[in-house]
Amino acid sequence: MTRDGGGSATPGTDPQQLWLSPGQPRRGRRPGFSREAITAAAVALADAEGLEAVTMRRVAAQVGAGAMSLYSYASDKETLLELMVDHVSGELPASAPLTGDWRADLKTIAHRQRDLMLRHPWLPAALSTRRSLGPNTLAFLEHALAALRPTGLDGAAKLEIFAQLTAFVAGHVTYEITQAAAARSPDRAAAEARYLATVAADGHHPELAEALAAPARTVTPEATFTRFLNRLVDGLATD
Amino acid sequence: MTRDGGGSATPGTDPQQLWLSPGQPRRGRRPGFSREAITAAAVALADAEGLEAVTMRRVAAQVGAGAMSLYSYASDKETLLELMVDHVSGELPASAPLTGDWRADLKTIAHRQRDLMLRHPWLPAALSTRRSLGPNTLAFLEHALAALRPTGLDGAAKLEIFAQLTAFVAGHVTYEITQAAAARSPDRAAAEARYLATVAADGHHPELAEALAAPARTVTPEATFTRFLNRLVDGLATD
DNA sequence: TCTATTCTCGTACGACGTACGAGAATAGAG
DNA sequence: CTCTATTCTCGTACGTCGTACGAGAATAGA
Repeated sequence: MTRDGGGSATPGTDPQQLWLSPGQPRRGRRPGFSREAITAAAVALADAEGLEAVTMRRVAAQVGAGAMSLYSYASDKETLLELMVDHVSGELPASAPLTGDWRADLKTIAHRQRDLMLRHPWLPAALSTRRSLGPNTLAFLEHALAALRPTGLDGAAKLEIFAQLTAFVAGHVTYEITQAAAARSPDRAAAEARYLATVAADGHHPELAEALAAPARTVTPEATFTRFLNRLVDGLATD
Repeated sequence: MTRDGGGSATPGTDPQQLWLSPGQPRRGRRPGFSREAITAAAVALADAEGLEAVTMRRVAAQVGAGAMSLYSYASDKETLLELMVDHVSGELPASAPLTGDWRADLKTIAHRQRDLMLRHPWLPAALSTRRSLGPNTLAFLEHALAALRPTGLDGAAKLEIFAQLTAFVAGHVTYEITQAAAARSPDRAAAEARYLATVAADGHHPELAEALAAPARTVTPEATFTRFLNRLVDGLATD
């Protein structure tokens, strides 16, 4: 029997067993590691080498454990990924003061999410398939809901807005990262540009041709993000 | 030597070799399968059982080939996934008439993307890590750029808007699918609701408590999507 | 000291992506 | 026709993954 309590049908999906406090099983051999340390090691690994580097064996090695020991702390790899998401969500300031101007507060929140995702580039991908209901995630959700209180919207609407905002930020950061990666590997970018130029030259893609012919702009990604974010948030009416 | 021409450093990332027309290598044994058929089989598999069911062995079996035969048609699994993305993008009407009202046209485009993603629920996840530069994808991009012509924005701005719109739709569909899945497995949903109620009852999450206490609304996902889409698109100024 | 409990982790299994290379099929050259 | 170069097919095999299993080590209460 593992610490998470086995027996759930599909693994990694029972919030009770994962997040609820463990009580005190003060008996038997003392744990040699900790969920915290394991999660932190997994996060460090993902930060350094990407999500695909996060394997049970490598995380275990990083922490000085045998691979199978991890299963005493996370019943699953999926569970470990949820722990990672909640872990980094702890970096988000969840009790910062609110201005009362919900649009401004929402923009601040989005900027913090973006900063977090830039610090942990694997996070957008991890979030796209998964969501955490851990304490840090819920604390930040609570914060966002509080920011939305002045809108007077009902709960479901507020939850939707937060989900959409998060998805928007994740999408933008993914785009940012792609652009930055292209800038860092000029060979591939050049090959791609050459290919697109070929396509555009066939006459069937005039708009594409024109878009590619335009000189590269010198706007910072930050500014672009802010512009899109402002548009999105300002467009949110309280109808 | 495979049909794609080997030798590229990192696999699955050289658009030239993937999408450019193969010329005519009329010599040697005739191909027993086709890229089209293989891609279609992979898409069918993903539609039926999700992206994780798409393995080289299973796709090959589906098409009556040995696993290794696929590598004559796609040098990589990653390449096969790109082929899948472009394949389903072919379902998007890329030469539908435009009204000249770019906001309306953009909304139509987004609705079509949503329909596509609902038909192929694996698509948002596939797009989040990947992007295709295949003919169908580029045709639809061309269409979107044409729709944005009346804005007078420069090429980079139009490309960004399209990327953001796609990310927005993908985010929303992911959310929709999650909600629908929760509705289909009431056990898990109930367990989650119970857990959240527990958390909300601790007094530290008043906003969450209130949001969860609200009665479930009866708005269709479609209507929610339209509302968010309108807000986003109407918020897009041409500054 | 004994026993129940808890954690550790070596071994092993099945599934994955795919390198390798032997064989089958085809087209042009002689 | 034969010969050869080329192309496609796919069985075998390797390394890596997640993780089931279970034997052993450590601990707490009886």
